[in-house]
Amino acid sequence: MKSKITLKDIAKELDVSISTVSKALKNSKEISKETKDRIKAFAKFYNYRPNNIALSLKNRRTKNIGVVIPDIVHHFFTTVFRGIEKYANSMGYNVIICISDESFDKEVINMEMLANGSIDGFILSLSAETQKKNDFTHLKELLDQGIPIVLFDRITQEIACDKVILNDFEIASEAVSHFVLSGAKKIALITTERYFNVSENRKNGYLEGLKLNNLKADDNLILTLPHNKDNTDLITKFFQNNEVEAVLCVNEIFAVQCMGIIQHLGYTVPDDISIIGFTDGILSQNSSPKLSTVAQHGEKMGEKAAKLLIDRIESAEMEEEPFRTEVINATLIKRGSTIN
Amino acid sequence: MKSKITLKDIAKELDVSISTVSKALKNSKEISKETKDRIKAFAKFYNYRPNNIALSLKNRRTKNIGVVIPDIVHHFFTTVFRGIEKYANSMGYNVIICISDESFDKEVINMEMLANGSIDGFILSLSAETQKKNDFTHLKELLDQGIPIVLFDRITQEIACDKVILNDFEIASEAVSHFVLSGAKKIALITTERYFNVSENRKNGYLEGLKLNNLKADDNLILTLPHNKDNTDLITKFFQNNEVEAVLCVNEIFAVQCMGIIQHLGYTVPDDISIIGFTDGILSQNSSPKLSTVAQHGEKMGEKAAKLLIDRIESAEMEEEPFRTEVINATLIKRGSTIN
DNA sequence: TATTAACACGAAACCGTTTTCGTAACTTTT
DNA sequence: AAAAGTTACGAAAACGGTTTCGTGTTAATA
Repeated sequence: MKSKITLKDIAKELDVSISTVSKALKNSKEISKETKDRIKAFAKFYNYRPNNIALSLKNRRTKNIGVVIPDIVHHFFTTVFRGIEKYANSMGYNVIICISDESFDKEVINMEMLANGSIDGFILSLSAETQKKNDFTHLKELLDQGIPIVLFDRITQEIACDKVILNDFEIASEAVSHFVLSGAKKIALITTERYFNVSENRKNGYLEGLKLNNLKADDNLILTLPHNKDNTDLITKFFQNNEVEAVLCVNEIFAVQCMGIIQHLGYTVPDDISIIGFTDGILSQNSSPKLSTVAQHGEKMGEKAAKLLIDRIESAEMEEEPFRTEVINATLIKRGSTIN
Repeated sequence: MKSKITLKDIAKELDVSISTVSKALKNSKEISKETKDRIKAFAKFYNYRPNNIALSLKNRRTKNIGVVIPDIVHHFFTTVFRGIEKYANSMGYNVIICISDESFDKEVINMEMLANGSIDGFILSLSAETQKKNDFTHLKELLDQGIPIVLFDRITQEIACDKVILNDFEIASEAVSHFVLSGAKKIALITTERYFNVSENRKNGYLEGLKLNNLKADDNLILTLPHNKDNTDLITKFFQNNEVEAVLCVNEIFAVQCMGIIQHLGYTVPDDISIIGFTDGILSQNSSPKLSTVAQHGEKMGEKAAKLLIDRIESAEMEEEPFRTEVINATLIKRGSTIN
């Protein structure tokens, strides 16, 4: 077991000073060619690599970014994460990930743990609890300390920082119009409780879509489901009690559950009822018929978020750039669960 | 913007030495009560937190672990990761994640990047390419440098380290027996190319299951599908050309694709054909009928892997413990795609 | 009263780098 | 031959902590 070699080791072995070794390896012209060659050869032979931690301490830059997401077993977040990792890596950054598990406390604790030097900035999607509490002091404190933050998807207007969001409103409206074009008039929405701002946006987009098409909104056609429960009964009753021609679901689980129940009730998709979901995930791609859905382009979102953050990190000390909000354009993927 | 406060700042402000501050905050009894109180109050007021990087440099311990997985948009890996994160976090460790993207080079580069001080150990599942190449020199070198590694799921016998695996062989055999109990004799296997050792183990377990039940293996009933392709035609032909009563699939995507195709061909699941998949993921839970499947208990696997690694890290310097291989027992979840 | 012990603190080394500055030994210029 | 400029390197500070050891001041003991 040969432990990692340091500058000091090289210096001692070659009988020069540490500074000389450092300079030689950085190809400084302060050092003579012969000495440089000797040192480089030796370093190469022993596979010298500078210690990241020492560099971080010296440079006050870790080249690490912290990512805090509510859940990892979730298609959308993993695609975003993939985008983050991809871009970050290409820029020489590593990614430290923390899962808030939808908990405010875990979000706070994790971020504080990382904030003491471990990372240069955060990319964050708010936990459900944080959104419910509407308490963002932890974020404000970090920003105060000069640690840049980029929010994505589950954001808040309460804090000033870079953000990346989806055009939820517009795409929901577009989905409704798509239903209308195929002849539907009784268009339902299945959504989650409203402290998720994305759900709220989608709902408003849905309402706007109805308005644009001169349809009247009907509260009975909006089903709000609780989080993390078995919703089979609620959905079944919903379709038994209401005449529905099309349904927009704010996520793909709802969509695929709906489809199962609708089929079970004896209707056919899309002939009797059309369905559009959100998230072009594994479920949408493998159901039968395949689900028409809103592709959120998570990977692109992640790349954008990472770019915003790294730009901000690397331009620090510069004059403060104004904060930006990037909008990712969702696209409607038309598959078997709608009439095209 | 108030930048982070350091020991030096406190020392200067309170007109004591840095050592005194450090000791006071660690409640050393070398320091008088009054001085300690003064310093603690000051530190608390300014929300002093020691700099992680400085601590890492001093202690030569980062309290970070590196996780390298082939893919993040993948239910099994995310559950394992969740287990890792959970345990690691509870022990005060952070998790740096790298995605190898099934590429040998990315695996090597990422690990080397982290190995220069950024982490105290690795948890790794081999990339497809690495398994194909059968080249593990990068792992050997890291082990040589004294960096502990824990392999999970996609492992290799070529290197000596702690490992966590699933009892793929036994559970596949058990699945076959379950089919037999419900009356099936013509039992098929749908698998991936064999350089995935888990697939190989599952296949061997399948064969063993047949043998145990006095059934003859039939090569025609084994369908090997290429990676990342649209396999619809291959699967369709397979079921058109072969009489099959039950099928074991090595992952849930194959299983749900199978089910769709089987139903499309006019058979019913499970009456005509039973299906068991691997991975109790979102697909299995939301298909209709719901898929009977092998639960891999990824979270448990992740926790075990993290525990093995952290134990190893924290017992370093101690006499070398022998390497361990933990086996996670998969369980068969019987749902609608089999006759129970 | 002289010696020893306890107390409370500071100086300095160390972790592994980078970088500024100083300087001895040549070389070139006048 | 003296002054100035190069060359090639080393010493030391800095990043932010921890920890060992030394020491001056008191208090306890002989």
